[in-house]
Amino acid sequence: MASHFKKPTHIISCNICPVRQLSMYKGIPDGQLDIVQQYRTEQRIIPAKTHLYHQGERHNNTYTLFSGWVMLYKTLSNGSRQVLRYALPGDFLSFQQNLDAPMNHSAQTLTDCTMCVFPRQHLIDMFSKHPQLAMQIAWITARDMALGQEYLVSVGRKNAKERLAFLFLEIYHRIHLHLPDVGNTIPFPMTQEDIADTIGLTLVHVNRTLRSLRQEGLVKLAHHSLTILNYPALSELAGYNAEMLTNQPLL
Amino acid sequence: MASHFKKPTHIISCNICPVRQLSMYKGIPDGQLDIVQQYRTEQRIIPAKTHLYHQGERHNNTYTLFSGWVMLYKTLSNGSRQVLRYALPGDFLSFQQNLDAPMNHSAQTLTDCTMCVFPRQHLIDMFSKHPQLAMQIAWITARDMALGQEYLVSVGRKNAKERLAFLFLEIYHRIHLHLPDVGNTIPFPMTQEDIADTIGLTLVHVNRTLRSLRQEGLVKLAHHSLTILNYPALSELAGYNAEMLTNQPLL
DNA sequence: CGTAAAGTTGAATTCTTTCAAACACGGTGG
DNA sequence: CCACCGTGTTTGAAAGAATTCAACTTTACG
Repeated sequence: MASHFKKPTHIISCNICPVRQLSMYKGIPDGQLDIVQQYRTEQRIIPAKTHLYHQGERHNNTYTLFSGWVMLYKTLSNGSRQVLRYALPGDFLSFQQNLDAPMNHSAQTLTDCTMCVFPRQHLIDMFSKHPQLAMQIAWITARDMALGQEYLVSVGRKNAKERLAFLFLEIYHRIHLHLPDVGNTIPFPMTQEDIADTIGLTLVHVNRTLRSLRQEGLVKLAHHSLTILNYPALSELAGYNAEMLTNQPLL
Repeated sequence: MASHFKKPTHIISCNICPVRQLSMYKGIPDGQLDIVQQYRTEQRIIPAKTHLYHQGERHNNTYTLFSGWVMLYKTLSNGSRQVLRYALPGDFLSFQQNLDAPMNHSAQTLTDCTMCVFPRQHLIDMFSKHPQLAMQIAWITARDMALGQEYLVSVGRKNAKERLAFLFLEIYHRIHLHLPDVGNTIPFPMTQEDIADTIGLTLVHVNRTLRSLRQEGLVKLAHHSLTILNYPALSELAGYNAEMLTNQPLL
């Protein structure tokens, strides 16, 4: 269970952890942030390849990711897997319709992660005492839903190259929201099998499609590091519009 | 632009329109319901095959569907279409992360519909004055997201027969939440092309797959009416668990 | 009754998967 | 330090699933 990610470049660092930078709290007045801090129980460091929770299990915590990558996925009855999304720093995890029901998906860290843990009960208290925070959750959920819909479009109506291009750009843009200065090379901790389970293809076909994108000079993906070599061409391929997921609105 | 649905059996009726039965308001104390009623502007009847809004347009209204079917979909740059979900009575439409941004999808009625219209501005006023309603929106959004994730799993990791079985059961179950007594035959206003754009296949392949399910005696679909003939077999095929989308939780 | 939309079918093609086998790389232990 | 092992990547060949193209039939509706 050792980490595959010792090198710091593979971890999106957020050591300072200014709560204000996390999307969940963007736009919240300072007074309310203090409120949130009161309910926070602990900040936890979790090694790579660790499950936070499993589909079908009841789970009492809610998380805000400070640093690292988390993969959210569902398992089918036939054993196959579908990745729902990758959580990046600032993302809020494990909120679902019925907080007491078993989790409808699993969450596994891809890299070492630091996360802030909120017990569900605290979350519920917090919402009842400070209902304005509920609107924030509604927005976060709406944003996550919009992202999921983009994935659905991709898997439902695009071919292999287009899906791969879309995934790359989607991740690329989300990383740039947090680290505007990373440039064209970003960490990319997923395996080709993870990618396959994200875009609805097989591992083998992802590999071949990747080769094709590489040969055309669009991207370079090796050693868990992705370089965007021809952004315009990739963007054209993916049918991707960057404004898809900007940030929080104002009430 | 005439309605394809004159026959009442094709419309899920909800003539009484008891606001309390709609999922958005389930579990809300009576006092709060009166609040909601204050902000409601009008109840509107909209004919079949009409767009409520188009992707890319700014739109100032929010809707609660009282009766009828609405199809929500996205259009790709290459002209193809991906259906995101079908809205049924009680569903809440056109809420998105940034209420002022252009709509990220389109909505078109499949049947004649009655809907309650809330201007966005009223919605915002309502949330700031009665923030407990925001939590309700968060739950609705989380539920819609969970449904979208099931679609993603279906399109990403199931074959044609499984996807079709899933779609049928998903609709079947949601209809039964509103009309527990409809039995095994339900209205099904979508064309085969709509179905294809929902489950990520072509019209032709949907037709062949449908024939195969029919020949195996699992379903009958004709004249926009769907009959589930072998529920256990379909359920097994779809890998479907009925609890997926039950109703609202309690705070 | 005529027309447009929706449904049906066959044949050929393309895309994707499956199966199988190598290869590369990092980490571990001798 | 090197051999070994497991995980992840790469490639080929054959099979399978889904699409495309094209034509035809049926249904809905004015």
